[in-house]
Amino acid sequence: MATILSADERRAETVRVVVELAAEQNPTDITTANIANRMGLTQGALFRHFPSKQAIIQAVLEWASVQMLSRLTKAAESAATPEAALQAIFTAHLSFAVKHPGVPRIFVSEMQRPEETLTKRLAREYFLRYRTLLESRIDAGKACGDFDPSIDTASAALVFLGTIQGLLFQSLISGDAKLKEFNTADVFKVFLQGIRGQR
Amino acid sequence: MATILSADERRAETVRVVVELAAEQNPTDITTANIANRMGLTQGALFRHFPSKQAIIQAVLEWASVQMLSRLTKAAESAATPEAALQAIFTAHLSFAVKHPGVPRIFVSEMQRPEETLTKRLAREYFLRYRTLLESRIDAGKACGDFDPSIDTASAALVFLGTIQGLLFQSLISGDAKLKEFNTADVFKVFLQGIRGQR
DNA sequence: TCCTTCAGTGAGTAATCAATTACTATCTAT
DNA sequence: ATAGATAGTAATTGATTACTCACTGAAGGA
Repeated sequence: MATILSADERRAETVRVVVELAAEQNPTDITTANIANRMGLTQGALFRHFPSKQAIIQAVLEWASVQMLSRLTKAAESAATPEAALQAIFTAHLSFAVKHPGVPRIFVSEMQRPEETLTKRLAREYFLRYRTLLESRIDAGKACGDFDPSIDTASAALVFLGTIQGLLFQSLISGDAKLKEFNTADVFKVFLQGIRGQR
Repeated sequence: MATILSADERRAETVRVVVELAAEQNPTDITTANIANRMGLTQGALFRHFPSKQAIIQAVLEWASVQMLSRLTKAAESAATPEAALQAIFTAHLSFAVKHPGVPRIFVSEMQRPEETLTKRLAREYFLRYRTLLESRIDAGKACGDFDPSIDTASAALVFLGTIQGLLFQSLISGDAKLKEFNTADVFKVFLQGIRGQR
């Protein structure tokens, strides 16, 4: 028999294990038997703590959203200038993705389904908050003359996100989840020059 | 009984239908019954023309790679300057994605699996050729003084790809596959400024 | 000490999936 | 016209899936 944990502890461990598994295999291929096995539990035990598999994924997305947004916000707030804030967000995002490679994979996986699921709504809310965080810094940079005022704020935020997604996607292709072969500083430089404009 | 087609025609139609289905549902959720049903066939009939489901996906990826690369190459070659070439590639990629929203979804879906599948190798080869095409134009732009020579070519290509992926991903989130609410010109402008540098 | 509570077990179920097969219908070359 | 080749059918298979449920065992309060 497995070690008995409280319901709260068990739920937290479930989330941890799903993130771990998502780093190793296609998130859509993760089964409840898979998760339970990794925890040293029987499959049925999972349903003592979650009403359905979707509820498990939902808990994972909630955990990931909170983790990401708190890290990104903290990174942004600890920076002195808008430019430094964007750099800090960029770095914080990538370091989280390197630490938990399964997380972006789960987000992508959930966004692929076209029906309006609860998990998709969660993912959407996460990206909305992320964009809002970015746009406030971009606008601040435009206001203080650091960034080109003629660029479209929403477009700049999208390029920022896309740049990170591009990095993560290419790392998926090359199997280099730790981003070792990528010069992330150079990549960020290209983005930064894009919003700085001619000065 | 369904209309009888030649094996070649049937294979081509299968590819067409899979791309169509991928626009409507999660690519991983597409079943052989699903595909056959859309074609007005019984499920078993598919296996007269493909040895396995993976072979079907493989045919789809091959078709998509050829379509994309020929369009992108043509776009690049019809442009007078490196900058115009990048603009043309950008536009050609997005218009193909708008016409066939299922294609980028299938690529993403296949890249999510970590095992070294044949389909993943195909997707990797596609991206390699794409990057090569981009890098030749970026280098040409640097050589003729249009682009900032201090930027890293590979990084610039990655930002280009990421910018497009970012656009498509956000359109996935908002359910706007036709990119109607996106100002793609402004997005491209941010990228372009990033590689132009101060002039 | 006993009793209540609750995490975990293990055997099950119904549904769904890709793939197989024995058979039938249709086309084409001679 | 007919035979051979080939495209499609219908039923089935075995594997896998999320989820259920009657039962077990352990911890803690009275």
